[in-house]
Amino acid sequence: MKRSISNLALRRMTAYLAYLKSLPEDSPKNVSATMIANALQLGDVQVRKDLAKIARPGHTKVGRDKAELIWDIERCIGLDKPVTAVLIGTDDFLPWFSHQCGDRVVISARFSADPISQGKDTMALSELPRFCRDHPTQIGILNVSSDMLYPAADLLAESGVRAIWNFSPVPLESREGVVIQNENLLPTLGILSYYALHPAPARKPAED
Amino acid sequence: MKRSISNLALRRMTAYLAYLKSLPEDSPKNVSATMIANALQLGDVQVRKDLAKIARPGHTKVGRDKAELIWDIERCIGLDKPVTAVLIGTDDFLPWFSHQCGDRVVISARFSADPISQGKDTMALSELPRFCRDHPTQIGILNVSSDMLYPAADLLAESGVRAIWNFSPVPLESREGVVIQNENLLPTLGILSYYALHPAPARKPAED
DNA sequence: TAGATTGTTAATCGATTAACAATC
DNA sequence: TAGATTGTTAATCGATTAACAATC
Repeated sequence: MKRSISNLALRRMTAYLAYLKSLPEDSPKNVSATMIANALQLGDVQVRKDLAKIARPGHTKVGRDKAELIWDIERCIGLDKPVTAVLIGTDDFLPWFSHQCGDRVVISARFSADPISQGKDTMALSELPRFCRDHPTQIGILNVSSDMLYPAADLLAESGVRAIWNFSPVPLESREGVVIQNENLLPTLGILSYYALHPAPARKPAED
Repeated sequence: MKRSISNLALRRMTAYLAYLKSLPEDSPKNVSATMIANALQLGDVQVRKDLAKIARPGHTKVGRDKAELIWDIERCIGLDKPVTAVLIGTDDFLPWFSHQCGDRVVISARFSADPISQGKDTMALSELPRFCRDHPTQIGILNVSSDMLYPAADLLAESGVRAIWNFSPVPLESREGVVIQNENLLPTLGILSYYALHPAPARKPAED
């Protein structure tokens, strides 16, 4: 039974990737798990285990080739080329989104259920299935009101999109065969508010 | 030794809160842990344990009074009144942020290191300590470039702000005595990209 | 060689779930 | 009463960490 990768591990992978890419051009050619672990405040064994799962083996006393490791991680999680996406709903998060994701995500079309916002650059929701048939779409990005959330998610699933990134204020519950990530600020606000209210814990209160 | 609440539990608390608030006015006066658990796809024992930690005891065969439970949760995590915050940096995430947080967060001032963007509604970073002395500030919201990240975080800490919400593209590593939450899209993109690439797992691939 | 690194196997830790007793 | 609920104690599960052997 092929061992799969946990979401926690996947999150760390992207952290490794971002760290490796942030290293200057003239930094040493090789990197060790210990170096990565120290930079990211993680355990070295954990980093080693993560890397062993998805990258080619390291070399004793040498570590891994930085460029090769970047390549291995990107290939594994599919970030070696831009991710294709469609957006359903409001684009108010888009400036910040682009600021964060840069050219890793290409939003190839925008859809809306609201006839008023439909126009040259926004299509009617009913056109989604046809569009996805013609254009390979990896991720559906949602930013809709609560009454449109499940209809929009269902339509994405029917159109063959199996990964949903939900920026709507209401979280989307999990559905069979579809991976969902909710970009919901309330839980995080709750954590920060809680610690702002209650005297700070002595030892690291977890950074989640 | 007073048992503290884990971040995972805190996240669930806000989910309970959002769910309870989403119930229609004319819904039953009482709610049970089982009902909440079913609505949020969680285990009923887990919900019961969470609620036992922070809310007044429930009543056998009756559950809890909905309004009282909302009140208890809000009081515990400090969301019974708006959270006060300052913003350092770019406000490109603000439309979406306001859309999500509504009136739960009040951003009382905006600061910038960039003299060009300073003006009527944006103060110089050097004014931050004085501002925080005069205005109680629970959370510092960051959205700055990587070179300004640690200076800004340090300045917040010096100004007595012990909770940081980081919307910058680069994550902030944990610091003694300060709670940090990074609003970083890359890890989530990684998860979605991974599952879009690899055939969907048979059973729920976790929703994080 | 000594030391920095790899990777693996066993132990620990924390969070979730199962089993159960109590009660209105 | 039976059943829906509460809460608690014990078991399970998964992820992290510790200990160790191997190697250049």
